[in-house]
Amino acid sequence: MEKQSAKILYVEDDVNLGYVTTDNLQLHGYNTTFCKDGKAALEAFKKEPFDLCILDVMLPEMDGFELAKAIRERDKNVPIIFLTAKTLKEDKIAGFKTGADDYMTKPFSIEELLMRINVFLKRSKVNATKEELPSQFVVGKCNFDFDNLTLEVAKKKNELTQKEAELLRYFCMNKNRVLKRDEILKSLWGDDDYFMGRSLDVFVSRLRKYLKQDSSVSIENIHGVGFKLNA
Amino acid sequence: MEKQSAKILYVEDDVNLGYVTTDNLQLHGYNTTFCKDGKAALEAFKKEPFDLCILDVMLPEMDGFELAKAIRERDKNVPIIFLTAKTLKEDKIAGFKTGADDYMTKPFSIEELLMRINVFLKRSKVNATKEELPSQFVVGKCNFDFDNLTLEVAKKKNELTQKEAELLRYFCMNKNRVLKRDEILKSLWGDDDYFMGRSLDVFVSRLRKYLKQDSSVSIENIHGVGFKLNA
DNA sequence: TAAACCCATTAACATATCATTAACAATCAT
DNA sequence: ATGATTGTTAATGATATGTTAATGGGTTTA
Repeated sequence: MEKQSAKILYVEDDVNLGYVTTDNLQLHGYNTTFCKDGKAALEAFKKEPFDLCILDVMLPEMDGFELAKAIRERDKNVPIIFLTAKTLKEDKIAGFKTGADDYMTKPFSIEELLMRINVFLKRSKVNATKEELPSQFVVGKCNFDFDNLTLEVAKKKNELTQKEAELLRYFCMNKNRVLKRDEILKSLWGDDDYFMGRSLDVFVSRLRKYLKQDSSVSIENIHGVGFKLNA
Repeated sequence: MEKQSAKILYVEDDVNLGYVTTDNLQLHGYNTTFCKDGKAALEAFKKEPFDLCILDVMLPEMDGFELAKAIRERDKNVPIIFLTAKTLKEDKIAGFKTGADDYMTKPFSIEELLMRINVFLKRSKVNATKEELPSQFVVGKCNFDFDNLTLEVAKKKNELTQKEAELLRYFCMNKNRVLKRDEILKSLWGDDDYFMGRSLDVFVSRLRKYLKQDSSVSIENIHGVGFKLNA
């Protein structure tokens, strides 16, 4: 298996430090994109996926905390490391609360940064379902195209939203198996609280509405446990 | 749907700090095992698995680095966090090289520690759902699938509730052994009073109803003591 | 810049499930 | 016998789920 070099998004408004660090990262084999402000970083993130983000906190346009939140909304798994001069306990806590994975304070040693980068890349590689997930599914008499967000049930084409499609794909990949609520929520919502649970119920309700024309398919509730797609 | 609290191994030779921190961890819902030296910690780790380790570096008997290596040999995934007074860059690098995931320096804030613990538990939980735990039991002519809550008796599929399944699993894991009422109640109900006892009787009655098609299996009452699953 | 739109979330209320509790019968120990 | 324990079924009520509509943030369109 060819080892693709990891893509890192690095945001730092001190350009001197920024260039030095970027050089160092590239020297160590990381494909590094360097941005000088939060807005540019978010644009870069929207364009292409990254394997890891290193963010300064004090940034022009959009601060690092806001940026981290925006990144988390789009990708709940990508590791985020703060790298900042703000050493206060409160700042650290705030940083972690945005969904960050690590918080380093300046001045820092490049070796330590490399070590910490390595920790998270290693851990996310374990998960790496980077292998392309299937896009076409046939369930009962339904045709579901994940990439095109379409679900054909009894000749009728339905357009799904991204989240509806993600949930349906999760069911399709695990049909006829009991899926626990918290597993579903961890996988698709990234966390598990009361309101996310209710949100899941709403989505299940919508999927059932699409599927009700096909009597050979149903999403069954397992009380107190989760759901099962019967097909 | 009871969620199992994460088990943490915490090693610290300063007992005062150790007790305070252990208290704090337990207060936040972590099942914490506290050891005063490296040797004891390794013994504890050999006995039972942990979800996360927090290690001091300077320890009697066996230092934290050695301990980390020994733990890594047995489990290459469990998150390891160093928590130490050694602030030198070289020490940090050495720490990460043992396979550690994080390195915090004293003095530390408990909030930050909790945040960092949370980072790694959340990430390893995603992995955890991937490995399929065996949940299939064969008793007499019955097939019991705990995860899917199904019990097949003489070609007939029964759907169990979560609690029915938990009780049946408990019997299956201890078949042909007398189980005391209070043991069962402690394990599955978490406590033992009169009404829980009656509840247990109701569940035993239901399981017997499912199993009565299979004459090779029976749940026998041991008067005044408890029950035994004969198979 | 505002208006319109999309869509996930939250709220609100309706309904269903299932562990518990109750009630009574059967069995056991002494 | 008779009080305690267990077996069984049904009633109860807390909690989980089903469903539709309101909300509001973010994005696109006018």
